[in-house]
Amino acid sequence: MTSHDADPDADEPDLGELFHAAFRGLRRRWAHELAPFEMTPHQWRALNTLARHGDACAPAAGAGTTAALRAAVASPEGVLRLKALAEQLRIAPRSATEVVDQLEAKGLVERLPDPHDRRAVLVQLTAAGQDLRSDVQRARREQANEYFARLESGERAELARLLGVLGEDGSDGHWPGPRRV
Amino acid sequence: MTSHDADPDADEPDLGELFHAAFRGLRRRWAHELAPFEMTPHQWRALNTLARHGDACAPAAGAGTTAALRAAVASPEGVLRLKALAEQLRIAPRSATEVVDQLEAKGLVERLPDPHDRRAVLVQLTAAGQDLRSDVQRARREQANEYFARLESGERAELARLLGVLGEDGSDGHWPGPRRV
DNA sequence: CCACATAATGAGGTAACCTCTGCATAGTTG
DNA sequence: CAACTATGCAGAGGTTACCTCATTATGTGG
Repeated sequence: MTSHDADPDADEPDLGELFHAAFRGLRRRWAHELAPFEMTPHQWRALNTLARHGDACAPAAGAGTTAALRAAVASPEGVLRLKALAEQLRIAPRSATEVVDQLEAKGLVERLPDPHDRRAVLVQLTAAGQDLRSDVQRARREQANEYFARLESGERAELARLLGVLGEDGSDGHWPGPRRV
Repeated sequence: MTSHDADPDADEPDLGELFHAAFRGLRRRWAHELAPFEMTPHQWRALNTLARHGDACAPAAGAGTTAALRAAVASPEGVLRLKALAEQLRIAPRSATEVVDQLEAKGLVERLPDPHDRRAVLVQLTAAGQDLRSDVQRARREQANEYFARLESGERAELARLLGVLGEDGSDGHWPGPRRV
């Protein structure tokens, strides 16, 4: 910001920076809120996604072959394949294995064999997992410091819209996958 | 937000999730763009901050005691103390040391003793550092895929505002510091 | 001059990712 | 149905970006 507008970044003063700062704040707050429950944000995200998408029975497929489609869609209820979870969380399948390991070690989820495909593993919340999720949600709501509470409802909606635009893959419709640096 | 709806998350369907997705996308894209320059996003952020705040000579102080103020403000030009850099980047001082180490190893910055305080280290961009920064900026602009380009100018401004609100510390004016888990 | 705060850093740790590889199983086709 | 190829998961091991705690050198106020 040398002066008026000669500087080329005058247009985008610091969006990236702001994004970073805000995100870090979010992470930190999450970590703080989740600490009493001995969960990391990562784990919470997985637990939540599991709870949500297990129920919703989202397609999440689109890989290509007819067979793949048929198999992938077959998510009964309250259950997700490891790979599907990875897709939801936007992480590599291997990384999903890790989170599930952690959650399973705590007894929050369990692995079940997929009756339709014996290669696959279905992940399901246990009763303990569901309870914990409720507890965490309640605690957060009571604290009412939802981090996003600083924004008005309308602002939150707008933010969600903008983030949605940014977050969707710019690629060929599927997900480009993790970094290939 | 506990207003009237039955489903508690109906109100905030997934703001955190959206945030996460968008941020990951940003990170990935940055990493991709910076890879040819052999820089990580982290390093780029530091380099940029250094370039920006070195010039602007931002106060960044406010610690409290007169002495601390006097010392902290004394940033001549194009230079930042390690601690000040850490504050700008919102990371722990120790982490700033790390980034500076990396940048120094590449000859992009150099450490100078602070003439006013022999404990302190001033970090300054080298000519190479400034050149690289220009190069990167130019490359990004040419690619014009600034990630945020998906948004209209007005939307970017709004996003910046919202992120600004979220990003500012909710604490006592200073920075609450890294996580104390 | 002494007690105490502060600046940077050495040492060492963790979370959240990743890739590469191996293995069991599934669908496909002659 | 044998052979081949694709897929789903996990083992091994690496990286990045953070962190805390302890240490050392230095400033500051009584």
